[in-house]
Amino acid sequence: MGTKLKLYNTLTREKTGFEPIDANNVRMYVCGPTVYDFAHIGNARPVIVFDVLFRLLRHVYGDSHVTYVRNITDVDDKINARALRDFPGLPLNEAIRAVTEKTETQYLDDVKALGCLEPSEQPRATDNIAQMIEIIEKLIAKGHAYRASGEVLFDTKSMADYGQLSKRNLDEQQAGARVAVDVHKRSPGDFVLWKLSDENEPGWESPWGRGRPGWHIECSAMSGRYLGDVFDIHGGGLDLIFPHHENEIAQSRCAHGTEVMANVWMHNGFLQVEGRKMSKSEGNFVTIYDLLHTEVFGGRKWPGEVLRLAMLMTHYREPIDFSIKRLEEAERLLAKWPAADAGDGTVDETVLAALADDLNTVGAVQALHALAQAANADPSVLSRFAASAELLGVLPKKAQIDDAVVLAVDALVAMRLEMLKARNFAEADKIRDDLSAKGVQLKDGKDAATGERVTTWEVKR
RNA sequence: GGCCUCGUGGCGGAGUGGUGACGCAGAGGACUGCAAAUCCUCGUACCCCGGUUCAAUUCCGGGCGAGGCCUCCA
Repeated sequence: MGTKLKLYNTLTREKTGFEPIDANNVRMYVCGPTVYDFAHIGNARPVIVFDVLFRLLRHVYGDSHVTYVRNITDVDDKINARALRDFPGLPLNEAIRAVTEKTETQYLDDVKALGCLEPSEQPRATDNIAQMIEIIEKLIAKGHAYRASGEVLFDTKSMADYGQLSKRNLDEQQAGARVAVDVHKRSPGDFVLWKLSDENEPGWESPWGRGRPGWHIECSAMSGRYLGDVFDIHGGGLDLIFPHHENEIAQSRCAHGTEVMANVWMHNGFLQVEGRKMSKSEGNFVTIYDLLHTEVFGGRKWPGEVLRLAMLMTHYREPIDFSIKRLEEAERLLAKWPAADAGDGTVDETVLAALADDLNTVGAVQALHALAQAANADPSVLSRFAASAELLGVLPKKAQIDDAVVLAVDALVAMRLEMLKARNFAEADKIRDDLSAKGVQLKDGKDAATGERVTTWEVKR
């Protein structure tokens, strides 16, 4: 375990050496999707970024010594709205289930296509209501939460150092902002832990009546259940710093009486599309599904590997401009890289060092490209390339070809070489063109020693 | 209004107070019967305006532009 990771921590605004609480069980939590609609390409960024981190942690600490939890939030007022809109004929609960199941299945398909490993756990909010209620009860008992107007609210004033993550002082913050006129709140920054539901809303029985959880409590409940009161890494998008993560911290720390919730907080930067903010009104709102399966972006479909590599060509904390040009470059790179099986090669030091430095995927991709060139010239480098590419999850997979097809192509190649010897160029070129049309690319080279023409081939990707 | 990011050649991106990282694209060449692949060669870029300095892309100040947060948006 010679590799030393350095990670940028939003909590301290510094890049520091990573020390796991327990090297035998490194624990990471990443905020997953609220399943009410297709995931867009911006949603894909944290999924890919933290997948690379997951792979890196597994590499450093061992596959069985890392626990990665990514939740699925399946209770939310947006889901309710969507259920009523899309399934007006169904009873509410069935309509909600229809929305969440459909969206979750789609999300899992999308994420798989992007080459992401499955997290260790993918808990659903609705399976953790009891844990949420338990935390809320603790908060009330410890004087950090109060009931008002049918809601249970977190009392931000009860926490002396509220606002550490976002470096926000709520008193000053609210001055110029549009103040939510919630007279039942003791302070404007107080947030809902539990709210009562009417018969048109999903609800669970609780000590405070039939209701549903507030936005932040599900992550406190699920991270606590699967990773403990204090764990190593918590990740998500930049926009979650406030209020979501700030409030998670408040809930978890006050309920458990701990100094921190997670030691390292990591946040990925935002994404733009063709230089513009992605939004439905701009008409540049693009989902992962659209990119993979439709021709709305650049007039063609894009393979998941291309989307993934395009994403890793920029450091995770920098803003990224998602563009056609960028995807084309990623695709060209990938096409030049040799296909291989992961195997058990050694990961390249340069690639590993780059990743260990706060997930410098840019440097890693550059090193990988150099390695790919080297592997193309010298097959003995291939296993090192393969292992390194697999660490980033960008290893081109070997096409599965029947032995019979291989023999047939080899025979055609041999036939072509005979024709070339006879200077029968028309026939030889026809073979080349026919194979090309079938997706087989011939490559002529020269044997260094004899000067003889040597032809290799590969399946075009 | 408050707070905060980012701005390097066509594109992606390093980096530095004073010798033009690198990759992709592009151009030229070698090779080839022709292609493809491969190899070689080729780039005087640092948003603008001031200031500090012998010297600024790099430091300071002010602009401009893009973007984020300020209660549910990754």
